[in-house]
Amino acid sequence: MKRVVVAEAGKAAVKKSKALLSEKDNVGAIAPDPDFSRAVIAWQKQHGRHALPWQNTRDAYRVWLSEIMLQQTQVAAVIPYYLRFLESFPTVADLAAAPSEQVMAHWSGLGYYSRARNLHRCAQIVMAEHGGQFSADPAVLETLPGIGRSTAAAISAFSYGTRAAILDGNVKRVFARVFGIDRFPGEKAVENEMWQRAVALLPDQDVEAYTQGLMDLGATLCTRNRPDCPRCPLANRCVAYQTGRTAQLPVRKPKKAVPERYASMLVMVHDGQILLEQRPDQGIWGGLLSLPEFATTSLPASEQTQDLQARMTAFAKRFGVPSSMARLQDFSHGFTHFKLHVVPYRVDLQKRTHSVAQDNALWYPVARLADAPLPAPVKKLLVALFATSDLFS
DNA sequence: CAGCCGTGGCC
DNA sequence: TGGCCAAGGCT
Repeated sequence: MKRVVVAEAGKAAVKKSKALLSEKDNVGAIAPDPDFSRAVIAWQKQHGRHALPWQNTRDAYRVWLSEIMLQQTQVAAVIPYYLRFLESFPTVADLAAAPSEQVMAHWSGLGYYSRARNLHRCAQIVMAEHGGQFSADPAVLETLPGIGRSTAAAISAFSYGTRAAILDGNVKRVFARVFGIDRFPGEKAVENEMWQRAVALLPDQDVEAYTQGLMDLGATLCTRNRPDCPRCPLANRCVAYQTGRTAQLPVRKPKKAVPERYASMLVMVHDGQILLEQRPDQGIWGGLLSLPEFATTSLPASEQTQDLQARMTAFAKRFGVPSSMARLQDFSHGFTHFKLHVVPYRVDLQKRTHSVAQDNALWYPVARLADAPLPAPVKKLLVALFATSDLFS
């Protein structure tokens, strides 16, 4: 059995006091059940996934990179990003040494951009303070930015075989069904109980296959809708299956109305370049480039354009002499907690009065937009707008 | 601790 | 088409 002794925890600066086997997990409250892990492990070895790009390696850098990218993100979306990332940054040293803009550009389109900033910071900390090595101890990993309890456990299990429990969306769904947990898993008490189960059910060996098996079960059989229960190795003990409640479990998140926000964006064009602004690290699309943007208070369709056009013209005049302004096709973009409606305007400049960066703004070549660190909807708008011939208007 | 933080696929 | 959700972590 490979079990890494938790000994170097005290060495790391304590990010938070959470421990991998915190006492409040109260493992004794839930009885161990070797049959559970045996079934998962046997199923994983025969029917699980074995050829994902980040599998069949013990390179903790690659495992870490994949685990960060996979946070709240599906496998199919991650794969092309992962391969491109690895090609440009083959080692943690390469990543740590790379300029921030290059890292953000590689992440552009994958979402949750704080992950990319934390990833970069983490690489630099690993180089500067951990000798370029990822620890096998999840308690140490958890002190690093972007790595929480579940991700730390996954990294250490896959890289070193450390016996540590994960609890991600897949595991929560499997647990909710197998054990018939009919309360919302987002509730703290419910999540604590699930952590207890996750720890209690850990096998003494084959932790990698077990951990991967839980994820594979949730991703391929125990899916959100239309789970394939007849093929499931836990079907004979699954409360939801046995009682016909797979469609009701896990309990849905109680929904709230999401607020609507409105904005106009400015596409300023001159000499084959457009003006982009660096967004602050905090807030939506943090750390990315984007179009200059103006919050408005009403529906785009009924927006009284006079005041808005005056604001945009004033903005444009700081950078040059406008020759024309045209309203473009509006679009909407949904976030977790609000919905954004955008009306873009194109302003062509006949003359540019500032050729260098100012106010966190820069002129960006239209021809390079496809590789720019832009939010997905903005990149989509710009690529479509300049896909035709007028690259140099 | 509850709010915040993206995007693409699915039905 | 639009609402829902996915390999969470941070503040």
